[in-house]
Order: sequence, then structure tokens, then C-alpha cells
Amino acid sequence: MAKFYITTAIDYVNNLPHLGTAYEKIAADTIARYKRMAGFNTRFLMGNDEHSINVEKAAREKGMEPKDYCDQMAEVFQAVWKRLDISYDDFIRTTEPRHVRGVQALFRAIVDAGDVYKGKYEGHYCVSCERFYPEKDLVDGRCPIHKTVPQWVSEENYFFRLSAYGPKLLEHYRRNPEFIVPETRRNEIVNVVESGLDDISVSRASVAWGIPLPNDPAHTVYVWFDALINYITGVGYPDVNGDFSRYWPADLHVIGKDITRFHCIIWPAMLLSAKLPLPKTVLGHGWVSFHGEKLSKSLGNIVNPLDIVDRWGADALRYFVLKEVPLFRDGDFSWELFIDRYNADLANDWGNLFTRTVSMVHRYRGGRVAEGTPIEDLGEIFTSAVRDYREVMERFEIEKGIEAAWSIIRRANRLVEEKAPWNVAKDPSRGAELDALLATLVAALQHVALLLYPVMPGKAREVWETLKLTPSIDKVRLPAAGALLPAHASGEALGPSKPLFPRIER
RNA sequence: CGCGGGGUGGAGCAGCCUGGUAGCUCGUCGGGCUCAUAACCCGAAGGUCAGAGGUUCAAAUCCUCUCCCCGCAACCA
Repeated sequence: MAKFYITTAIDYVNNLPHLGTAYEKIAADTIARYKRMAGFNTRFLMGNDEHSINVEKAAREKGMEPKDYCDQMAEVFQAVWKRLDISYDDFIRTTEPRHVRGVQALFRAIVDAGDVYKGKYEGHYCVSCERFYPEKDLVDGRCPIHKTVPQWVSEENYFFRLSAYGPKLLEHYRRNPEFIVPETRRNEIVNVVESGLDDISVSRASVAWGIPLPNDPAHTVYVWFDALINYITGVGYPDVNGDFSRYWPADLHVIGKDITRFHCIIWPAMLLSAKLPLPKTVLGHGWVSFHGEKLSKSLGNIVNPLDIVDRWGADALRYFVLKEVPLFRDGDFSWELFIDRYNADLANDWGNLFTRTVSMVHRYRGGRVAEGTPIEDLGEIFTSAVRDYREVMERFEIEKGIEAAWSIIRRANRLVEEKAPWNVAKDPSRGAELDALLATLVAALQHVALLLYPVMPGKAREVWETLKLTPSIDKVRLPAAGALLPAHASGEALGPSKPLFPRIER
């Protein structure tokens, strides 16, 4: 069985999860669920990034030890992901021994390859910004933000010979066009690499909250270097047997577009140095804004995804962001848009098809569905929807996958009008006709539920269970090309008809 | 010359790579139906595709220039 190893960025624990981070996990989860449904042995890794001076500071501000603080945040993060129905297989924390061990092993491998040297890291350091500024970015010798004179700081650091990997990286991009998607991100990275790479500092002598260097315990590993390695320690590295041999290289790193440089330049260079295979694809997704404005702490518009989940459910949130914010572009969340999409698509289209169908089966047939193949062109609609769905989902175009499901919903709603079952039901001699129609509508609901399961697992399961279908939806595979799902055959009466998505009244 | 994204009927978007009657969703207006969450179905109005120039038999689509909006460079995916 083919495998699929997917990861998201691990999150800094100095902030709570917000709509943007939730978006990334929802998208990755949908891809992971799709891959499982398509028959891949799927491994889905998420986690928290717990080192760095910022985390230590956040902990101290709360009067906590960094480790205790991280433990607490790990609980909080995972509770949020559970509420969003994120089906990760493993959750890695960078303070775990398995990660620390792996980071040290990888660092050692890079040292052994001759790619680490000791140098001096120095520059203008603004204490307020907690960062170094190159000479050219200073305004009249002052920090451009705080207008203060920065300190001249000089520190001994270890450096990674990133500059040596430019040509190899470019060669890799050229031979593997799918390494960076979408294309605009790829062009951006190629530009950066072509204009030349500098070696990067990979250790800090002044930061205690981190992983000690194996070759010099007085230093800790720079937090980015540390964080990236989670993708391999999450599958057991440095033990190269077991999960590592099964899952590495990763098939997909889902990350935000701002950190593509780390994932497309530094990370592959590290792997090349350690002589490990490179991930297949890095997907730099866009941003979701809120009422037209970037999510920002200083603007105070950080949205807690649980606020939406509490009111309208995880599935509605998942649907909205996946439909309105295509992975390869930016998109906006606003309450108006959310309510419009919810009512028009979920309540009126899908929800209504569900209620009216189940209700008719009860009203006209006491809840029993007859055996039968789809009438009219519905069978073809189902198979072509599945085919289109597969095609676009393989390219991670989830919004188009949703469209494929809707092609069935729209056709089925139209079929009801065309056939007017309320008239057919009045004529006892047309019983077979009515049976075939209802069976077709039930089959439509069944196919829609399966296609939407990766996007809205909760509601898809609810439909599946109301239709009394077996086995449970998470065990069902996508039908082969041209095939239909086996029809409802349990003989059992359907569950009650109740609104899937109650309309939101404004 | 810092980097990048975008400007298409009232709103939000697709189409642009691989030129050839401008498409989708919502909204508006008119009609139909009654199984259903006042939901569903049909039809209509509404766009000189930011602007200018160029290539071409033909440009939203390719090339050049201009204008405008947004993001990154600074907490934040």
C-alpha cells in the first residue's frame, strides 16, 4: 500500500491558536483524510515548537517554568485541534527526548559532513525588537521601529555552510517542479537562491532554553534549526529503521507562505548535508484575513476559532475556510460571508436535499429504501463527480473538490423538481417509479457524504448514519473509476429527518 | 529600482500558463412547485474584463508602460 506522510508547521507556544493557524490544520487534515479514503497508508504529524527565548519569556511573565508552561500549552493546543476534528496521528513537542535526541544526531551528521564552523555573530542589536539589524536598515544609526540606538553585540556562534548548497538546491528545484507549490512561491524561492545564499548562524550561546549542541554544550541549537527537524524526529529519526524507513521522505509539508524560505532552502540544505532524502512537496498556503484586515495581535483582531465552533460547529468553519480560502491564494473571513455561505450552501443546498429526501422516504415508504440503480443521468453524475474530485484533490485544490460534490447536490435537487415525487406518490400504479427515484436520491446523499467527509467529517458521518449505511464512513474507500458505491442494502429503516445545518436567522 | 499578490456585471470569485461567442456563487426582478430548514426549480436584467499603446485575422488571455489596492520587510500562519 502506498504511503502518504503529511505535516503541518509546528506552532510557537507563545500565542494561542487563532483562525490562521486553524486554517492550516484544517487544510492539512482534509488532505490527510482524503488520502486515507483514497487508500494511502497515511501518517499525519503536527506539534508544538517549544524552545526559543520568546517562549521562555512568555513563561516567566506568567511566573512559570518554561517546561510547565509548555506542558500547559500543549494541552490547550491539542484541545483546540480535537474540537476542530483534526485527525493527526502524532503530536510532537520539541522538548520531548525523542526530538532532542534526533536534533543532536542530525546536528552531528552535519558537523561530520564538514558543514559547521565556528564564527562570530555580531551586529546592531535592538533590545526592544530582540533582533539584529544590518547597517543598511538602521535609520540615522537607530532602530527603525524604536528609534533607539542599538547595542553592538558580538557573540561566538556556530554557522551552517548554507552558501555551499545554492547550486544543488537550484538543480533540485529544476528537476522536481512539484517541490514547491504554488508556482509563484517557487519562482520566489528560485530568485532568492539565484541571488546567492549566506551561511546562517545555527547556535546561540546566550539562550539556555534550547537543545545543547552535541559538540559544544555551552551553546543551544537555534530555534529554527531545531524546529525543522521535527519532521524526521516525528517518524523516529535517528532510528532509521521502523517508521522512518516507512514514511520518510515526507510527501507534503503544509506551511504558511511566510516560512517557505526555511522549508525550501534551509531545510533541504540540512537534509542534503546529512545525506537524507528531501521531502516531495512543500505547499506554501495563503493567509486568511478577517473583515479585510490581516490577523494581527496589535490590531487586536485575532479570532479564536473556538468562538466559531461553539456557535456554528466545526464542520461549518471547516467548510467556510476551505471553500473561501483556496490553499494557493489568500482569502477573507467575515461574519456576513460566513452566514451567507452557511445558509446558501450548507442549509439550503446540502441540508435541504438531505431533509427532503429522508422525509419523503419516511412519508411515502415508511423509511424503507428499495434496491435500485440510479435513474436518469445520475449514475454518470456520480462517477464523473468522483473522477473530478480525485483529480483536483490530488492537486490539493480542495475548493474544487467541494464543487464536485455540489454538482451532485444540484443535480439531485433538480431531479426532485423534474420528477415531482409528491404527484407520483398519489398514483399507486407508479410505485416502482417512486422507489427508483427515492433510491437515486439516497444514493446521491451517500456519494455526497463520502466526498465531503474529508472536509466535514462530523456532518458526513451524521448523514451516513441516518442512511444506515455500513461499514462506518471512515472505513469506506473512494469507488474505483467508473464505479458506484454499493447501495443502501441493510433493509433497515432510515433514521429521522432533521436539519443538518439549521438556518442562521439574521 | 527591495520582494510578492491583485484590479472581470451590486458583492465575492473563475477564466489568463496552452489567444477565438465573458462563466460561477450570492444579491435583485419575474415565474413555477409544495417533499423540504420561507428551503427547492426555471427564466430575466446587469460587465466596452483598471487605463494607454503594441503583436495578431482575432486579446480578459501575449508584450510594454501608467494608475490604484493589499501583503511581507516589525508581534502574527
